[in-house]
Amino acid sequence: MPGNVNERRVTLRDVAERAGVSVNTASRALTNKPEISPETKRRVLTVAQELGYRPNRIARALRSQKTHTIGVIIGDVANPYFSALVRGIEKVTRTYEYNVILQETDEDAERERKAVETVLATQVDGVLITPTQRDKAAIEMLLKNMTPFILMSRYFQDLETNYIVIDDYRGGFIATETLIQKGNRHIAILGGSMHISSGYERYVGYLEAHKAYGLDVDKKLVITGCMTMEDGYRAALRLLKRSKRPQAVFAFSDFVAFGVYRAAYELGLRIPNDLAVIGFDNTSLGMCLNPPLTSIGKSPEELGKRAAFALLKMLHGEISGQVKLKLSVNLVERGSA
Amino acid sequence: MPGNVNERRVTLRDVAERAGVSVNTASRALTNKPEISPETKRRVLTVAQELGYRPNRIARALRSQKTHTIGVIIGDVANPYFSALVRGIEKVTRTYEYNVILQETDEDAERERKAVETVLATQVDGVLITPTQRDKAAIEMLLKNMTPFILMSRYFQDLETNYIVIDDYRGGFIATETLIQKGNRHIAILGGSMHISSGYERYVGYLEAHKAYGLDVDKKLVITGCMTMEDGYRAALRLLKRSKRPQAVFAFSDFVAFGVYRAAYELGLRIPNDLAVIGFDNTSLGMCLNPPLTSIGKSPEELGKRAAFALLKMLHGEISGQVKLKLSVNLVERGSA
DNA sequence: TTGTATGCGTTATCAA
DNA sequence: TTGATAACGCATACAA
Repeated sequence: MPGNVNERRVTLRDVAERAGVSVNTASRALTNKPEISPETKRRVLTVAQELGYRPNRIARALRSQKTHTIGVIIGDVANPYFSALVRGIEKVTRTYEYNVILQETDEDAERERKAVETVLATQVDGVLITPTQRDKAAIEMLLKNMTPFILMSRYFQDLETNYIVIDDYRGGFIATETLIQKGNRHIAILGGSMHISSGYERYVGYLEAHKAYGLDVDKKLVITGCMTMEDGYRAALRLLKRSKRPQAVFAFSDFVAFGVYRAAYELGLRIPNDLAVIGFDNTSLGMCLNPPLTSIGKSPEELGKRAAFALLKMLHGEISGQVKLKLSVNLVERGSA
Repeated sequence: MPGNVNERRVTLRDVAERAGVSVNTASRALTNKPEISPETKRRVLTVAQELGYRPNRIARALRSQKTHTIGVIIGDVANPYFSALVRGIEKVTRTYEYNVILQETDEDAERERKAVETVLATQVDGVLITPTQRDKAAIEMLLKNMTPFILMSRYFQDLETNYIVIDDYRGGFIATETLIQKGNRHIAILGGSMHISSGYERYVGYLEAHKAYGLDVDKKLVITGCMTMEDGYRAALRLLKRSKRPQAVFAFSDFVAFGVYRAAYELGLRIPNDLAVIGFDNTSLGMCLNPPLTSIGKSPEELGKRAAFALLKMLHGEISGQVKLKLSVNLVERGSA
C-alpha cells in the first residue's frame, strides 16, 4: 500500500529523492520530455507510481501560466438548455483533460461581472460565456484581459468578439411560418428579453413571417422577457385567460414552453387542439411532454461541444482568425403544433 | 483608463512599487490584516484600484494551500436532479466566495476514479460527490487523501464517511403505499441500480409496503437499473406492451418518470386513468407534465445547499464531529397517481 | 508598523 | 543526458 496516511502529499521532490535523481530530471520523466534516457525515465515513473505521486496542478499552473481550466459562465444550470450546453462542453474538455469552473449569472449584469472577475482571478486559459447582454462591462473585461473567449448562443452587433450562435432569426421565422401554415392566425409570442440577441432575433423572425404571409401582428399577443419556465407559466396564464385568447404560442425556448404546458393544463386547454405550441432549442425533455413538444433548433449539447472545440483549438493556436459561427436550425415536429 | 493592453497582468509587486511600500505591506493591506496603518492601507488600496489589480488565486493557493475551490462530482449535469443539486451548491458556495469545479461520472466507476484524481490534483479544499457505488476505489482515494468530503444522495453501509441523504426507504414505502391505497394492485417498479443505496432502499420500501398491505410482489413487475429518462422510456415500453400490464408504476426518479410519460403517450395510455405514475425527487419540471407528476422527496436544490453548507462549515472548522444526515421526505400529490 | 527573506511545487534556463 | 538554480505571485515568520 503506497503512501502513509499521516504524511503530507507526495511531491516531485519525494519522487526525485527516492529515484536518486534531481527534481528536474524527475519532472522531465513525468512530463514526457525528450531529453532523458529511457532507463532513468522508467525508474522515475516506477517510483512515482509506487509513491502515488500526483502532480500539483496549482504549482504547475503558477509556473507554466497555464491552468488547463476553462471558465464556463451561463445563466442557470437548472435551465435544461444551459445544463445541456454544459454537458456538451464537459464532454469535450474532458477528453482534452481540461477542467471546467462553473459560474452562474442568473441573467444579471452585476453577477456576470463578478463571474468574469472570478474566472480571470483563477487564471483560466479561456472562457465560454453566455452574455447577459444587459451591458458590455463583463465582455470588455474579457477583451482587455486578452483571455481567449467565445460567446455562446448570443452575440453583440457592435462588439468584435468570437461567437457561436444559431440562426435565431431564421428559427423565429420558421416557427411562426409553421404555425401560420397550420392555419393559425392569432399567434402569440412569449419572447425572451429584447436586449438579448436570440430574444430579439427570434422576435424579428416572428414579425417577418407575419409580413411574408400578409398578416398583421396583434401587439397584445406579444409578450417579452420570458426566460424561464416560471416566466412562461405566468405569462401564459395571463394570456390564455383573456377573452380573445391566441390559437397558438411561439415560446422563446423549450423551457418557457414547459411553463405554457403547465398553464394550459391548469386552464383545461388541450394541446394542440385548443392551443398550438412551438418551442425552441430542441431539448430532449420536450419529447416527454404530452403531446411531445415541436421545437426549433440545434441541440444545445451540440452547440456546447462546438464552442468547447473551437476554444481549445484557439488555446492550442490551431485557429488563426476569428470564430464567428451561425449554425443552421431545423424544425422538429412532434405533435404540439 | 487603468492598465495598458500590452502589459502583463498587474501583480502585487506592481502595486507595492507604485505605492512605495514593500510587497508584504501591500499584501497586508489587501488581505485585511490588522498590522498596518490606516494611512498606508488606504494608499495601497487606492493604487491597487487604479492599476486594476486582481490577486492571482493560483499563487495565493500555492502559498496558502487553500484553493477556495470545491470539487463537485455528479453523474450527469443534464439530469435535472443533478443540475438542481449543482444549482443549490453553487448558490451557497457563491456567497462564501468558493469556486466550483465540476466533474461528471456518468455512473461509471473508472470515470469516477478519474474525477476524484482530477479534483485532488487541483488541490480542492473539499469535495461533494454522488458516488457511483460500483466500487469503493474513488472514495478510498478521498479518504486516504484526507480531503474533507461529503457524499450526497447515497451512502455506504460499510464505509465510515460523511453523507447527506434522504430517507429513501421511507420514500419508497410511501410511494408504494400511496399507489396501493388508490386501489392499484399490480404495481411495477422501474427501480434504479441496486448497488446504489437510493436505488436499493427505495426498492426495499416498495417491497415492505406490499408486505404491510398483505400483497404479493409480482417479480415480473420489478425492473431495476433505470437511471435516466431513456432507461425509463425503454423499460416502460417493454413493460406496458405486455398483455398483463401494470396498473401503476413507481419510478426511481422524476427523470425516469419522464421516460414513462413518453412511453405512455406513444402507447396511447392515459395517466392516471390507464396508468398511475409516481416519481421521486420532487423536481420542478414535473409540474409541467400532463398531468403534473406526483412525486416524493425533498428538492435536490435543498439537498445541494445543505451539503455545501455542511462542507464549508467543515472547512472552517465549525463542525467537530461527522455529518450523517438523513432528510425526511414527503409526498407531493399532483395528479399522476 | 514595516521590511527582508523564505518557501509553496513546479517548470525552464543554463551549464556541466 | 543530467543537475543546480531561478522564477512564477503570493503569504508569512521574523527581524528591524
